[in-house]
Amino acid sequence: MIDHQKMSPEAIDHVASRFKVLSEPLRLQMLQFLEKGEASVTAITNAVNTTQPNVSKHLRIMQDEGLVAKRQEGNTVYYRIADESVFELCEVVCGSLRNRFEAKSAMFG
Amino acid sequence: MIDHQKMSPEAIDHVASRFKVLSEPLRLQMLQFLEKGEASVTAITNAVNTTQPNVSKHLRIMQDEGLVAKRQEGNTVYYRIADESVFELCEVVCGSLRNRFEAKSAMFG
DNA sequence: TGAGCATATAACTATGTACTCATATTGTCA
DNA sequence: TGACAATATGAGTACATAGTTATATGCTCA
Repeated sequence: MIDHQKMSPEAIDHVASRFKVLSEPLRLQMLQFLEKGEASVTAITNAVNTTQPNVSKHLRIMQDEGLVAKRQEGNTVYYRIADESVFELCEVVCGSLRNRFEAKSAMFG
Repeated sequence: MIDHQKMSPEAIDHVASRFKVLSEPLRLQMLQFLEKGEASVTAITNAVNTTQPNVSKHLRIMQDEGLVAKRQEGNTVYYRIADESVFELCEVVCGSLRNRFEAKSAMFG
């Protein structure tokens, strides 16, 4: 049962923040890569074509939001998905975009 | 059946754009207000505490993304939700945030 | 046609943030 | 301990965008 009362401005801010973290293509790429399993910072860096400091920063942002978590082993830090709902979100968006583009392409027969 | 192959960078950009449009608290407020039914720009402006030009701009952004649609009657323009998936997205996020904060509060007994 | 209302747009400012480069930190191993 | 490897942080730049004010556009009605 979901209640549809008005959300407080504060709650809305939290929701908006979650969306903001997901609004960066590089972060989505990283999440998609991590979907296959945990990975070190270097592995992620090699997967997503940017610099290591940049990857570290994005990881921090996602960790602060609770989307990923880390585990240290010796010198290397392994990150993993901490909130599977991100994939559900992506799928809902993908479905919506499919509908949208199908509708658009249908306009041209 | 959902296939879990790697998304193209282009597809990822589209998904990120959708999340970006949803990452603004004011836009979420507007969507929540429109959930109750279509409304004129003035009505929306009165509902969300900002200026009319700002509301118009946000409406344009959401329309470009296919989230809302408009209908003109005389000199007033009525906007309505054009993509119900936004509410599904918000609910998934809310669920995730509830889990997160419950877990946090549980840390303190 | 002219006044007045509803909405959209333009110019501008301010702020946030992604990115890069340089460097600090922490751990391993010889 | 000293050199090296993996990750994190800081300073600085460039760019995108939310917001405001002023104004343009378009409709209605007297």
